[in-house]
Amino acid sequence: MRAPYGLNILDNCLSCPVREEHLFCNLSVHAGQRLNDIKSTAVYPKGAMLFIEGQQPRGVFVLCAGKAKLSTSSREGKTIITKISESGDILGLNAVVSNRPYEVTAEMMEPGQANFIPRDSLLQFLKDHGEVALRVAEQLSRNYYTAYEEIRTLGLSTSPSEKFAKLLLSWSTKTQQTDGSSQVKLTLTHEEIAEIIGTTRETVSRLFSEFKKKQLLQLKGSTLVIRNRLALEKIVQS
Amino acid sequence: MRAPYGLNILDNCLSCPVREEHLFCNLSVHAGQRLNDIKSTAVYPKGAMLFIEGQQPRGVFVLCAGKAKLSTSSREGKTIITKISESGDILGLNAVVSNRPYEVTAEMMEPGQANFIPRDSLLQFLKDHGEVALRVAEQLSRNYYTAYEEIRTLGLSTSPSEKFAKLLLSWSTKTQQTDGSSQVKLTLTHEEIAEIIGTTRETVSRLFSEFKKKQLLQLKGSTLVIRNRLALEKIVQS
DNA sequence: CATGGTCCGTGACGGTGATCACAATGGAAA
DNA sequence: TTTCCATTGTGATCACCGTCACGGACCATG
Repeated sequence: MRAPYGLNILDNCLSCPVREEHLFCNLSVHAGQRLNDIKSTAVYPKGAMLFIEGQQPRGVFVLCAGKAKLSTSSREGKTIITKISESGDILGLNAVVSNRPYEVTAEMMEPGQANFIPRDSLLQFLKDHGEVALRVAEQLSRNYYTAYEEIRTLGLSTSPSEKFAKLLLSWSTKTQQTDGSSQVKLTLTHEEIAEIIGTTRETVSRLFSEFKKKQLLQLKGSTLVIRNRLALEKIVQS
Repeated sequence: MRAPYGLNILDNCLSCPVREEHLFCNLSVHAGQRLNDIKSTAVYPKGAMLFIEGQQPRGVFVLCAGKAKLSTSSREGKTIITKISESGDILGLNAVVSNRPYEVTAEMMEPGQANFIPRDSLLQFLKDHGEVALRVAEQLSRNYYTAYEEIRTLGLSTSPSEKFAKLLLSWSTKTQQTDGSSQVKLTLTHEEIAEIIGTTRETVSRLFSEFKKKQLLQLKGSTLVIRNRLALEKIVQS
């Protein structure tokens, strides 16, 4: 099998390395096999749109490799990024289940691969396998929690520095070392960070300067070092 | 049956006037009967807390009568109201399904009544009635959509006037007359409106003045008259 | 090496809305 | 009625951050 964009293609969900941890894992052999049959897989270049806000839902995408950003925009062009999805995540589930338009746009941030499950097949599958429907409900309520985190950040954290500190902390917890410090590979542009915390590119730039001066963070090339979690938590407070 | 707080108590879901339109409606006779058995009902005064943000979920509440406000707060006391729930709404569903703490506080805004369904009973019920689980998933994804509306309002609409116009429009559509105008009974304080659109009491006050001057709205006692939807939509834009 | 494009740093400026303060209003209860 | 408390109107002030502008850094490509 060819490997465009420098990727190895995974063609069988049953042996996918990420399947253990996520939604469609530990299914009965029968259900797993059926799921494997109704999915199709594809490889995407950087910048590819899996789906666009407002489109009628065609189906869900299971991200196998690569990162994708989920965003929503206003007519005037202002954009907020609501989530950076990683491999194993299911994209478009809400739209498919409720049969409403996709509420976000999903764009690949790097070359990757995703499985596609058409809407009708998925819904039929869920009807036939009731135990999975409850799993889906659980996943949806997890998504809901994430959305509420976002609401709290946007609505309760007033200042950009507070939101920036919050973002740094969320990165930091994912990669925490034994000594409390953490290193993060910085793949986002200032512009993208601004779209996450709801401010402007310039403000993010100034925040980096300010936080560097206050010893809250450190930059080694494109690696971000966070030492002082406590000080960050103090800024966040909420 | 006694009627505290001036309310008539509804003691049977099968004959509840609001059941037709909502989640647990049109169930099979068997399922409906079982649901009626596992629920208990209670009457609440104004200001009663059905549950509080951060508590472990005990169960869901089906609001039968009265309004409730859902809100989330930061430690410093800043509060945002995310939804005004009305009769028929299910409260606490996400927390119960995902077994995470309630993500909001639910407070009665006026005397009312709610049915309570304990967590364990509900989950068992959903397992036994797989067709209802998919319904629940649909409800959850509707909630998710509402949350995303909130995210868009908070993140994309920058100015208070934009958010205020958005709120007025949402009220207006619920009560639209044939001639396009609409009348809304204003039950919220400026403070509460401020907590909905994420600003301060004073700003809301000034917004009312400004919009009155611009002929966008009109106040007759506690009744709000909205005539000029188009002008409001122009302010919203997004 | 030159060129073009994206990304980043930083100064200057101005508008906006939060904050504080206080008066006015209005409704409920004694 | 009088009192009391919650709510509302509005002025003055000012920090903050969005916007504009420009220059420099970095990187790919020809």
